Amino acid sequence: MVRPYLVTGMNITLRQQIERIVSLSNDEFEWVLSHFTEQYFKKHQIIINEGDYVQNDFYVVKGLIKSSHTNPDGKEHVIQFALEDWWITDPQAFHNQTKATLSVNCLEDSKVLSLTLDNKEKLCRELQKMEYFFLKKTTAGYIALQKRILCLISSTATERYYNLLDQYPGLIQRIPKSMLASYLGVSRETLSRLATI
Amino acid sequence: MVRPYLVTGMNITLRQQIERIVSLSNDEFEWVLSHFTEQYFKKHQIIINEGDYVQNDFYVVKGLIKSSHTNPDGKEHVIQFALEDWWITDPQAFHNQTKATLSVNCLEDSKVLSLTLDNKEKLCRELQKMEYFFLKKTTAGYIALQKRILCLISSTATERYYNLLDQYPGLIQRIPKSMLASYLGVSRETLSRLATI
DNA sequence: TTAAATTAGTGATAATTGTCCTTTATTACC
DNA sequence: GGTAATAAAGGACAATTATCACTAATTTAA
Repeated sequence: MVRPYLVTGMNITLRQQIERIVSLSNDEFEWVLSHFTEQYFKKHQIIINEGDYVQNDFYVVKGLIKSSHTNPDGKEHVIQFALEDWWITDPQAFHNQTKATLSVNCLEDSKVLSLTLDNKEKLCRELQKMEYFFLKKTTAGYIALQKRILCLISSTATERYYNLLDQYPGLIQRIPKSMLASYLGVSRETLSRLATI
Repeated sequence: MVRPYLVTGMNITLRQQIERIVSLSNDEFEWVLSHFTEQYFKKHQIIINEGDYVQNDFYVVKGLIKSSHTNPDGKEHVIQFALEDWWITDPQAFHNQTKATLSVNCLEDSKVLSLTLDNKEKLCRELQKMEYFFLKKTTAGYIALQKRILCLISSTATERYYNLLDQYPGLIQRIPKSMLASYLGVSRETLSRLATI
């Protein structure tokens, strides 16, 4: 059964992301897509609370979502921002089916495609190309995190800020500077002073 | 063809690591192992130089290896230490077959099992369990790096140091404190003062 | 075995960053 | 449309960390 409006329509970006790594027939993509659930969230809506069990990994179709950890004295530290075409969840809680240590919430009204762990494993088992795709994506993510670590241990706050602006020029218009500061590991006051240099 | 001395002998840890995730018959493990090359390196030996093409991912059988980046003014920043039963390489250069931006060298005489990218992809293609294994390992690595990032953006130097000692109590006996400092993103003088508290 | 290199600790000082505070501007929402 | 909430900037000061310099102990290697 082919549903061309889906293939050529609104989930084109997910298909493109997958096809940058492996090629899929229309039927294969339809089958892949059938393992996802479409969900809509409002700005400020909390998708995952620290302590929750985590049912899904989220592919962002539209909107902006962040993951963060809040320490005992109430300070929030941003782990990740996810714009369109990114994935986000609490990966530890999701993959090990344990309680979340991160919270995930929306900075804008968002549309996502949700994938349960069971469905992810089913995709991998039954279509090896999908396992290859996830391996490549996860490896790319690992490399990106190593770069962020190098930046954190080797660069000044100013360098880290301009590095972020370079990498994601669109981000600064959509995210409050206090959250960029949190992502960079500096106080919002310090970032405010850096940004005026 | 079964070679029991290998199965029960010196590469037992690699088999155990794989079998924590998927189970293998003796023949399967022999076949997997045949894709690796045994190599020996001396202390201070450079395995990968920045600028090199990277042929291998290295599984450490014995010894201690580090990866690091040296910035233009000559300061070295440690990305990773790899003890026995860990993997190490420049992952970006290895997976994309581009020039290394990290250098990899030995802190102790080391024995490794080297895996080329072609052989890794062959393992994944021909024995899906191995692709599942690499996906699980890479996912676990991703989660570990997210934790290190959270530590870097949310903890003081003192907290990061004691956190490292907690996680890897054996490390401090084998690694100069100047390198632990580099890994933690503080100067060796600062670490020296923290450690005496 | 001895000289050279590496490692570690510490003082003095400068630079960076955090914290607390107030003010102003902007945005969200009844 | 008006009030509340959020966001941003910056002053004043404290805390943290880096840098440079020097010494001592330990390890390495010819």
